[in-house]
Amino acid sequence: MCGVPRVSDEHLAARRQQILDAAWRCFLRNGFHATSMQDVINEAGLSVGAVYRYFRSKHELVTSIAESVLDGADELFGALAAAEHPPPLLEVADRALEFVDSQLGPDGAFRLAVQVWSESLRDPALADFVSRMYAGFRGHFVTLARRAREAGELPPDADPEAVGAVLFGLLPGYALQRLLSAGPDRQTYLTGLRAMLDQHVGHAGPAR
Amino acid sequence: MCGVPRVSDEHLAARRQQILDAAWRCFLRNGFHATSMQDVINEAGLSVGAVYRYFRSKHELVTSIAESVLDGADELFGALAAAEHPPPLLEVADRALEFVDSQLGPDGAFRLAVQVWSESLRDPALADFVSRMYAGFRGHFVTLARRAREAGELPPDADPEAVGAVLFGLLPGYALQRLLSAGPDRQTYLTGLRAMLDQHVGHAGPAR
DNA sequence: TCCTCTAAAACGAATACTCGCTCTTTTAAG
DNA sequence: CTTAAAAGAGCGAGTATTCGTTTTAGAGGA
Repeated sequence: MCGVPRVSDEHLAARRQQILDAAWRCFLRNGFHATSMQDVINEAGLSVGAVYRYFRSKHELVTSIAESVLDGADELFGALAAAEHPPPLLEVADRALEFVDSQLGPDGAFRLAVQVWSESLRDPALADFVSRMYAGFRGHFVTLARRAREAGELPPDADPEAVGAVLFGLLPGYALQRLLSAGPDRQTYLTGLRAMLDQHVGHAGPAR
Repeated sequence: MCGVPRVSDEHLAARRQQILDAAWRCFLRNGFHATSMQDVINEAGLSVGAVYRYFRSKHELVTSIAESVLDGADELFGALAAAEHPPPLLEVADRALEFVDSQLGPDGAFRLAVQVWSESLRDPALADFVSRMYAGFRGHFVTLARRAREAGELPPDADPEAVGAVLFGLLPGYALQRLLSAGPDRQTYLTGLRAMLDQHVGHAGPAR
């Protein structure tokens, strides 16, 4: 009946993060399925028991990584939509594509996102989470579309839901082309988008 | 040194297809990794030895399925681009999205495509194949963009490579929203696209 | 008489996870 | 400050299972 001889909470959180970081690197390197728990354990420099103290199963580890991947994207898209003076649509697209670019590298999160899509096709709980997050992503772009319409960038009868979905939909297409094939760079992609928008942008678009 | 008492080539091809069909269903149901060879063997109603006579390994089975998935898309996109009188861009988008829709169901190929993306991140040979196929997809849409420019649908200085990449890029974004989240339907998506294009489309666009 | 296919067993390698142990940290008493 | 005990933190050999693949021997058809 004495005090609580536990280790500090910061230590626990740090250990947990240490394992998550190791798992991130392993999953990035070999994918969810081809990565064994032993791989993560070695990468973290810990023991089997230690890892299983913080994560009850490999599935829980995969889920945690998936959540942090999607959370990262939600933060950025949310910040874009929450800006006091939302930039014109082409600049929104530029910023969003710039973020995508930053996640396309060998240690970027997008490679993990592709695996999350794949995994969510077989894991209903993960599918539910992904569904809610992507609805949120789309919601951010719908907000931006609505503001763009109010700013006169879009016809008054334009449907923000539809335009937002298209705007958001541009991103995976760009990312996949860059990741899987030798897709055009961001500038070229924006050029293509501008060619499709130019008359509207002519009197309300961004400088570049 | 007698005649060749082999079974007919049609029989061999049919058996091979029988195995591929079984693998298709299994991979669609459980994904590449969660599907065991025994699953495919049972689904095909054959024996271990029979399957291993037609496919040397599980990897070869996965590769064959991946090829047939991408070949299906290439056929349709190629047919779109090869039409004598290519339809206006919005109708092209409509046709392409209609194809995507048809592949979005529980037994559609798109769920397999997502897994191919995921798998190609770890399999260089598959990545190479996917890269070439996606470059071809984009090429078809570049062709369509070039023709649209010639038809006056796009500004004379528009870059077909860029516009084609954006057009093609719209598809995965739409498909993923439909597959993973409760994304808007095709009509709504097209509405959003039209809102972004309308002034150009006003004098050259499709009826609907 | 080949060839195809079956059925079954066996293979080694790899898997996720358990469990009893040791070590370290923390608190409380002397 | 020293000391001791309690409990959580960490360890790693071990378990049971599953995997892809090979090998066997034989049945049936062209």
